Amino acid sequence: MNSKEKKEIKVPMKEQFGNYMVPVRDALEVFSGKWKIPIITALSFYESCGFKELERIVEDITPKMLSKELKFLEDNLLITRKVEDTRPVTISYSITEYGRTCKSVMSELYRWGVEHRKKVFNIEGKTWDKCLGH
Amino acid sequence: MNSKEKKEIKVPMKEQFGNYMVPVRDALEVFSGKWKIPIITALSFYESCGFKELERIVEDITPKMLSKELKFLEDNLLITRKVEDTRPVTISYSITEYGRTCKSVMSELYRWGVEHRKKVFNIEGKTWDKCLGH
DNA sequence: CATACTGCTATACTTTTGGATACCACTATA
DNA sequence: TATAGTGGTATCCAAAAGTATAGCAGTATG
Repeated sequence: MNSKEKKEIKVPMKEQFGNYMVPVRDALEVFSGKWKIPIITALSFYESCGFKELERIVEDITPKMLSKELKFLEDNLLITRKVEDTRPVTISYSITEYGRTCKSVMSELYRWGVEHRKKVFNIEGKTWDKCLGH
Repeated sequence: MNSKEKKEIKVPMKEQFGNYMVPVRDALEVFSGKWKIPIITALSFYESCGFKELERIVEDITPKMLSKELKFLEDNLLITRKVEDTRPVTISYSITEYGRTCKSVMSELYRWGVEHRKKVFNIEGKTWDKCLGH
């Protein structure tokens, strides 16, 4: 129990790093999950999409998840929802300028992920094809 | 239904981007969740730790989660588990050289997360303190 | 007036994630 | 020989995340 007996005293993370995990968790909330990155990517590419359009672009997503994630992304100022004055009324979802800052994070995840596949599964080019659809 | 009628034809993500989500998901598997980043960070800082030591450093983690995540990180070549020839037997968990490549991803998540807090919660320095501890 | 398109919501699940608690074998120390 | 430290496992449970399926109001279009 005496500190003399311990060769090295290792303090808890918070003492060492403060609350560095708080912003990391904020970021993870935006980028983790099955659908947020695909939606952000779709809107980064297409500028503006309707709800049903997104349902088709982001394959296999259910309307419930799409609706939920769009609200989340809007709350986080990454996209906008605009009601267009057309008949019938259409909605256009677009990425914001701020939303485009996600690209650097997504690129880093992609880059690391590619290296990770090489390292862990020893996949370079050939076997890689297996992962494309099938 | 005719393509003439559509002003713009938006193709599904896979057609546009192939399987770019595969490595992104691989990366997210490593960096998402409540405990992986804290564990990686702890081992990046302390070089080598025992199980009970990690239980104290990574605050509030249960042995079940710690055990599970350590196995996962080992399977992903990010850490090593070495049985030391001591009495009693001790185990030393260490980060691998490869494991250190996680740093660039975690830094990017941190950097973006800090900006995101500023943007969304309008938090700069003062209110920030609220997030430290309690 | 039936059909189909838009932009969703509602309900009932299943799966995944993580937490709580107890406990185990082994070894050292007082 | 009781106590405490090491490195975990086992069991049960709650909450979160995601899926499946149905439906609805409004507006066209044939």
